Formats: sequence, structure tokens, C-alpha cells
Amino acid sequence: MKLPLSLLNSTMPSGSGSLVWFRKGLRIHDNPALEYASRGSNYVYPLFVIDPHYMEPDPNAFSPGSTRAGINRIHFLLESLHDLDLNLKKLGSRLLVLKGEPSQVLIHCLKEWDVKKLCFEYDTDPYYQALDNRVKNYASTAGIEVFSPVSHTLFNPADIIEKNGGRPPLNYQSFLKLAGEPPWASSPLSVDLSSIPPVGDVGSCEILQVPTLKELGYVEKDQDEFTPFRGGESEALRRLRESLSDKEWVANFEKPKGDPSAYVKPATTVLSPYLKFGCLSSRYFYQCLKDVYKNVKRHTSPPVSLVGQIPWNVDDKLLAAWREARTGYPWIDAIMVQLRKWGWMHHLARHCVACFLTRGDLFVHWEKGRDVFERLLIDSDWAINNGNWLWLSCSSFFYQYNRIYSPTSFGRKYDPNGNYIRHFLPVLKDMPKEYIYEPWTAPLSVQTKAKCIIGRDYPKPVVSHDSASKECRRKMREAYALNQKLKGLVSEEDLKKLGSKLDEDEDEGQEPNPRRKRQKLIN
DNA sequence: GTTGCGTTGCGACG
DNA sequence: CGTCGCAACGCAAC
Repeated sequence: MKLPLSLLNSTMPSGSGSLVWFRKGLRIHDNPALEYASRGSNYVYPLFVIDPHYMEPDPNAFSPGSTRAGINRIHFLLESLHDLDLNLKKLGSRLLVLKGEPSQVLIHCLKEWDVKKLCFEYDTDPYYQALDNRVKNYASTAGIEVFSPVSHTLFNPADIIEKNGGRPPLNYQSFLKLAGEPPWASSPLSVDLSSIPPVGDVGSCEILQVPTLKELGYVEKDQDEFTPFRGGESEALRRLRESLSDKEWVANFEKPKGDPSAYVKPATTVLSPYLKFGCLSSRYFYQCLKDVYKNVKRHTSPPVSLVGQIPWNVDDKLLAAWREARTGYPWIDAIMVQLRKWGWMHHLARHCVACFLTRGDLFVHWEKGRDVFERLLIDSDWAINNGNWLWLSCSSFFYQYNRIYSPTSFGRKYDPNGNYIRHFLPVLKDMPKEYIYEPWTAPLSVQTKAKCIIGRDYPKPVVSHDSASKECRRKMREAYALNQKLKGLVSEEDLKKLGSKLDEDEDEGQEPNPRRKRQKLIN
């Protein structure tokens, strides 16, 4: 039988404080770092650091927000922090908000406060890896215990790579096979925390409330529409219950069959932003889903070329047209408007615009598109975003470059009336459905009647899909052929470069590809 | 080396 | 709504 935490605390010696550093994992339920900190501590300092690297307003960015995050994601984060603070207060604690470069702030707090244990969720994002190393180094010199569990994802990526002989799996099936059933799935997760030890003396540190957008220096009227998705653990759990309440829908859910043009009631759960910030535990989601599966009869089931040789265009005009929703293809532009206004769109809609920008039509480098998604999506995740852009651009994981999404017929398949386009591109709201996916083909009389002259009120297509996609196919075919032909030669050259690069970085063991290449050379 | 398959293509045809 | 040709890639298993 478990004793209440408050009772345990009273038996502990005084002065044992713990610090919980929140970054993602903005939740109470299934939060191993928070739980570990609470166990056997007299004081717990729940801390969030407002990081200028992500949060400082950037008036020169291509849309409202900071350099690295669109205003929607910053808003979502602030709502999540506010909710976390409320939930902590219910348990006798509160969220301490500080501002500054996180490793400096952390080290300052560790010096100022009486902390024996530093607890924070492990993060694979390279930015956090570097940050965490600085903080961990300080903690070890100061004799502070560090507890950094993997709790953001269902699996520890390092385990998967190790099981695969030090290499990441290069397709989905082998990933599933390697991953298997997660080790924690057999026993129930800890989702109830009855109380948290009180916050200790904060000394001279200046503690802030969770700021508003305005307090961070943003002007709310910068943007004419905000994302309809509200941040926070409470909303995440509400949304989870709502999504899982329709057991039939859950059991028959098949991702490729979802309707990307559905926006009044999206075709997926829209839990991704909550998973991204850890407002919802991915593991708790998994267990709840398994519970639903148990009670139904049937349910649906579930790379890395270092030498980029695809000769992508450098064309900032085409990139800007795509980014600003001015391609002249209403289906593509409507999706880009939803991205900007909502910070979320259906995954198939993401496919369409990613394919269009890269191997399908514009042949712009996938990294350019990745950067735009990274900034504007409220659910953007470093690893998922990079992986999916590699995938969609046929740079890795997926190679069937002939399969190009049509910027006109793909959308029409789901939404023949063009309601989605009419909603996100109101300039086209009166265009007859016969022309709404290809408005430049409408006779001038129709354009006049619809109060939308193509070339004046809405742009002409930036490229012709027929000829552009043919040209893209040809370039991909040639790039692939060249890659095949030069493999040995190029690898040898690159080996030297990679070798010296790796020596500098001192992380050879982390990098699977050079080993593969060496092996190929030996064979 | 050969074969089978790959988280989610398109368009024509019946 | 299902099937097929299109043109044909890389990876994994054998």
C-alpha cells in the first residue's frame, strides 16, 4: 500500500529539494521526472524557462512569431503552461517561470536553491542535447543527482538502433519488428499524483507568472485568425476521451483513408500538438487505445543517404509563392493558409504541399519546406519533421518518385465542391465547383461573375503541373541513376570528409552511415 | 542475383 | 468502387 506523499515527506530529513525542469512533458499524468522528484523530497521546484532562442519576437520573420516558432505554437505553449500551473496548484505546488538562456538559468537556480536531485525528461532534439549536456556537466561537478528518463516517446530510439546492430532501421516494417511491444506496456502507468511537496525558498530569483503573448512582445492583431486548438493537459485529456469514445471509429481508423479536406470536424484526432508538447503522454494514449482494442472484435493494425545528390533548385521566388499561398493552385494554397492560420493540417494535406514543393512540381530543396513547417506547425517535432520531409521528397525511406500527388485531382477526390478551398481562400468562394480546383481554366465571364479574375484577384499557376512534374520525374531519374553509378567513387571521397568531420565531432558511434559505406567498400 | 514488397499516386476503364 | 497499366525506385530476405 502506498503512503500519501505528504506523510512520506514528514519523515524525511529537512533540506532535500528537487528541481523538475519542464521543457516538453507539460503534464502531471505519467510524468516520471515529476514523480521521481516528488518522492522523498521536502521541496520540489517545478521550473519552466522562457527561452529567447524560441520565444523572442522576430519582426522580420515571414509571418507573425519568433524566428523559430510561429505565433500559433507560442500561443499553444503559453496555454499549456498556464494549464500546467493550474494543475500543479491543485496539488499544492505551482509553476516557476524564469526567463533567459536555459542552461545559464538552470545553473543559477541550482546554485541558489538547495537542490539534491535534478529531474527532466530526456529529449533527442539536438538543441536540447547540447543544452542538457551543459546542465548535466554542472550538476555532476556540484554533486547533484540527475534523473532524465525517456518518457516523451513509446520507445527509446537508442534501444531500437542497438537492436538493429547500431544502424537505424530504414523502413517502417523493420522498425515495427524491432520495436515490438514497449517494455512498460504490461503494467499500468502512474497517472494519479495525489500531492506534490511544496515549492522551497526561491532566494533572489525573480519568478514570473506565465506570460501572455502581449507580455512577450507580440501584438495579437498581427494575425487575423488563431488556431482553434487550445493548449494544455486538461484539453488534451478531454480530447483524448472524446476521440476514444467512438469505439467503432477508433477500431476502423485507417490513416490513408482520412479526408484531408475535412476542417469543421477534422478526420484525425488532432492529438499531435498535445503529444508534441507532452500535454498528453504518448504512453498513456497507447494504453487507452489498447483498452479500446481489447473490447472490440476487430481493429486495424499498424535512411539515410548522407550525400544529397538530388540537384534541387535554388529558387526563392517559387519558395515564397509556396510559403505565402500564391502558387495559383487553390488546393495547395488553401492548405498553406490553414498551416499559417491554424498551425495544423491533415497529414495527407501535408503530403500534397510537401510533394508539390519538392519532387512533384517546384523542385525546391526539402530543407526549405522543412524550415517553414518547423516554424508554423503547432505540433512540429524535430525528428518527425525531418524524417517526413526526407520521406516525401524521396531523399530517403521512400523512393517511388513517380508517385506524384496531383495538385488538382487529389483534393477533388475528397471534396468535389471545394468547400475546404472556399473556407481558407475566400477569394474563390463564389467560383463554380467545375473550376474551383483549376480557376485559370474558367471563362472570363465566369471569373467576372465569381468576382475573382485570375491574374488579378488570385494568381495564375506558378508552373504547369503537367510539364513541371514531367521535368521533376526526369531530374529524379537522372539523379538516382547518377547516384547508382557513382556510388563507390563518391563514397570514397566522402569517406575522407566524413572521417575528418567525425573526428572533430567525436561522435563516430552515433553515426551509422559511414560504417555502412565502409562495409560496402570492403565488400 | 533474384524476388517481393513498400504507412497513404494517377488516370483509364468497366 | 475495384482493377489495371504506368515506369520502375531501394531494401530485405532468400
